[in-house]
Amino acid sequence: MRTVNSEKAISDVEQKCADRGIRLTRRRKEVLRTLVLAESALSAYEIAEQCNADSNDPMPAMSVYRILDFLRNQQFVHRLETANKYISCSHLSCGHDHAQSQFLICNECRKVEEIDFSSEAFLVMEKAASAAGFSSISPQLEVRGLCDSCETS
Amino acid sequence: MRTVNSEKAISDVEQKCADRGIRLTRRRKEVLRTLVLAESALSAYEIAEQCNADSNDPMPAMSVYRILDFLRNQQFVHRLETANKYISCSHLSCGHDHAQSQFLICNECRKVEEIDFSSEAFLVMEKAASAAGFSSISPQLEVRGLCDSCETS
DNA sequence: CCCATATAAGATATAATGTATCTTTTACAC
DNA sequence: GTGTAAAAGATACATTATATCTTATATGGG
Repeated sequence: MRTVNSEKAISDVEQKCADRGIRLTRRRKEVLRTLVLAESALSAYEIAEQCNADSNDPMPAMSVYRILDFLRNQQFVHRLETANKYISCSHLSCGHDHAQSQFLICNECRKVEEIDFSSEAFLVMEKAASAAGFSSISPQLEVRGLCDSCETS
Repeated sequence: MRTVNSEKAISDVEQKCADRGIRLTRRRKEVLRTLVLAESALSAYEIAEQCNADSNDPMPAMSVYRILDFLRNQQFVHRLETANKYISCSHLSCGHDHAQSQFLICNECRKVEEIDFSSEAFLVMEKAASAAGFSSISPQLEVRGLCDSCETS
């Protein structure tokens, strides 16, 4: 579903890290792979659990947090603030500049879609914010709702 | 700032509860008043702490959670999902039907404004959601940003 | 008024999420 | 190889939240 080609995504990230002069260590790759393969967003502790299921080299939750900090700084992973969960970026393999990230989160099945709002939508929101005394707004937006399949079932 | 007339807000809520055949108990009123008087959104534990500063009848955090459930069901209080905090509704004294609630949250000073997005803005968002396979979206939206005074300073 | 019932509140334990800090290990340059 | 910096390991603890069981209070019907 989410992962058309997970190993390609990983190696593309590896390349980006090389370009940026930073290291995608074994541990960081483990966390990233877990998120890329995940069907849905995972909590830090779920990531640790999954890593521990996949290998016999124990992954402490604290390491997961540190690694998530790293991956988030590089925009390889996003934190869903409304869910306290983490998800891999949809643009690991493309040159997408990633100025913005908007998420649709299904309240029923927890499916997450990373989408691009039209700049029109963003302008409308910025205008409303400005009228309320806010001069700038964050490009990350999380919208909860129901996906089509959960709505109909 | 937030509270033009806090005691009026409380008594208006009291009236609404009477109309709805539910009870605004002393404890519930205590929590509500704390939030109405608060300068910013508070965590459940901060609410308990404030109640305990205001009176010598200890307010356990567990009670705060239960009371928040009640107040949120009645739409007297909202939960800010991106902040894990709670805030009193801006419409305690008016007949506002409260189908929607949008919040602007300053990342610097934590100020929160409850605003009404234009229906235009909402339509634009619904359209984007629909294109991504989401048939309905939640009316609560939280947008983080910087308020004018934090932006300039 | 008194009791029965339902709702609210109290109390305790524990889960889930996240931060701080200090030590040890590893990678890399010289 | 050795020194240095980055990464990982380990431990403690802080914060936010839920579960569950017990006790108290309010309200309506006799």
